[in-house]
Amino acid sequence: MNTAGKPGRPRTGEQRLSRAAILAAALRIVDDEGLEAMTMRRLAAALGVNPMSIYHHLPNKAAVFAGLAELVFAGLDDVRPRPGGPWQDEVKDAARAYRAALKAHPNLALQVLSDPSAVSDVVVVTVEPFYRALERGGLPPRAIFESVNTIVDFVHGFLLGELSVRAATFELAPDLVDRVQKLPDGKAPALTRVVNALGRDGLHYDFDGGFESALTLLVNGIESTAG
Amino acid sequence: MNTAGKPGRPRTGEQRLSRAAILAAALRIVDDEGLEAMTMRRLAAALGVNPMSIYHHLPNKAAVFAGLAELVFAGLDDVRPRPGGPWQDEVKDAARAYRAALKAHPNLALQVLSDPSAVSDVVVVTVEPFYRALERGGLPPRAIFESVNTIVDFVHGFLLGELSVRAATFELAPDLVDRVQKLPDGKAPALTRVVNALGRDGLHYDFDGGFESALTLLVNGIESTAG
DNA sequence: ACCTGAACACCGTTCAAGT
DNA sequence: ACCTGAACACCGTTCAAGT
Repeated sequence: MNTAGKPGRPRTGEQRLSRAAILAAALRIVDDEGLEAMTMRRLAAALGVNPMSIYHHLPNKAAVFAGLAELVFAGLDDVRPRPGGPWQDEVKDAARAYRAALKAHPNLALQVLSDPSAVSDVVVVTVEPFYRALERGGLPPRAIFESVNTIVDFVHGFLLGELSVRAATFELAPDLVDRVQKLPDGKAPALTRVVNALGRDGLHYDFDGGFESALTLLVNGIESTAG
Repeated sequence: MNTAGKPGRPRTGEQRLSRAAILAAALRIVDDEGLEAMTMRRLAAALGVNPMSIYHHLPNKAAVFAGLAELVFAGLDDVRPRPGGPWQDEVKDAARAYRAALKAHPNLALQVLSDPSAVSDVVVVTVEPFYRALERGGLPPRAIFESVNTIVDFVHGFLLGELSVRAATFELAPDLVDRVQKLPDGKAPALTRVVNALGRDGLHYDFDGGFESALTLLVNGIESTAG
C-alpha cells in the first residue's frame, strides 16, 4: 500500500517511485540483510508500496540486480596514474581499486560476479585503468589484451574466495592441517609436505597479503611474457 | 507418489531411494535443464516420489547442491606427471584438468564456484597436482602455497567468465568494438587504442587460447617470483 | 501514466499420520 | 525407518480495474 493506502495515479510532483529510489532501497536491503532477503515483495514493503508498482519502473527482478551491478561498479573510483611511478605499481593500483569496489558491497559482489550480463556489460569501462597502465609499460596490444584478461579473471576468482569467507583473515591451519592429516596415506603427499613445512603459523592466511603476493606474481609474469 | 502410490515403508530390499540415487537424478536435471530447474518438487517428480521423501536422505536443498559439488570434483581425474617433462607443463596440465572437470557440468559449475562450503571443502584434495608440480620445480613451501592460490583463483575467475557467456540466454558474443566506439570521447582512451590496434579479427576471443596465454603468463610469473 | 488487489502457478519445509 | 498428504509461509509475475 502507498502512503494514502489508495490506488490510482499520484498527484503531479508527488512521484513516490523512481528507478533510482527503487535501486537505492534494493541496495540497502542487500547490504543489510543479504542477497536472498531482496525479494520483490520485501522491496515493495521497504518502499511502502504495492509489490506491483515496481514493475512500472523495472521490468523484473533480474533488472533490479542488473541495476545494482551498475551501482557497484559506479563506485569504482578512477585510478589516477602515479606521477612518475612505475607502471607496475599502476597495474597493482588498478587491481586494488577493482577489489575495493566489489568489497564495498560484499553481499552483492557474489551476485555481480556470477551474473553474465552484469559482468560483461560493465567491465568495458572499469577495465580502462589496466589498459592505461600496461600501455604505459610499452606492451604490444595483444599482450595488453591477454594480460588484462588474466589479471581481471584472477581478481574475480580471488574475490569469489574472499567473499565466501566472513572475516578478513581466517585460520587455514586448524582446518587444513587436520584435514590433510586425516587423508589416506599417499593421497596428497606433496600437499602434506608443504603444509607441514609451513606449520600452523605459516598457514594463517591473510587476504591482503595473499592479494599482494599474487599481484607481484602476475606483474612479473606480464613482464617476462611480454619482454 | 511412489510406484505403488501408497504411503508407508517399502518392503525390505525394495529401497527406492538413496542419497546416491537422489544426487544422480539431481545432476541429470541440472545438466539437462539448468540450475533453477532443480527444485525439490521437480527432483521428487523425476524420482517418482513424494517431495518430502527426499528429506529422509538429505536435510535440505543446500545439501543436495553440496552433494552435487562433490560429484563434480570427483570427476577430476588424477593428473599423472609427465615422465621427464618440465614441471611447468605439469602445472599447466593440472590447471587444464581442473578447468575440464568444472566444464563437464557447466550449469553446475557456477553454483559450485559461488558456494563457499563447496569450494573450500573439496579444494583440499583437488589441489594436490599443483603442489606436486611446483614441488618438483624446487620452489620453497611458501612460494608453492602462494602460487597455487594464485593459479586456482585465476582458474575460478576464468571459469566464471567462460561459463557465464555460455549460460547467457541472450546476448551471446558481446561486440567489444561496437561498445568501445559508442563510448563518450576520452572515456576510455587506452582501451580504445588497443581495441583499434587489434581490429575485429584480433578480438574474436577464443577461450582455449586465452586460457593457454594466461597459463604461460602465470608460470612465467611463478618462475621469476620464486627464482 | 501510475498504482492497486486479486489471482496464478509455483517454491522449501514442517508436521502429523500412515505402515 | 521410510514414505505420504495436507498445510504454512512464502515467492515472481499477469491481469483487470481503479484514478
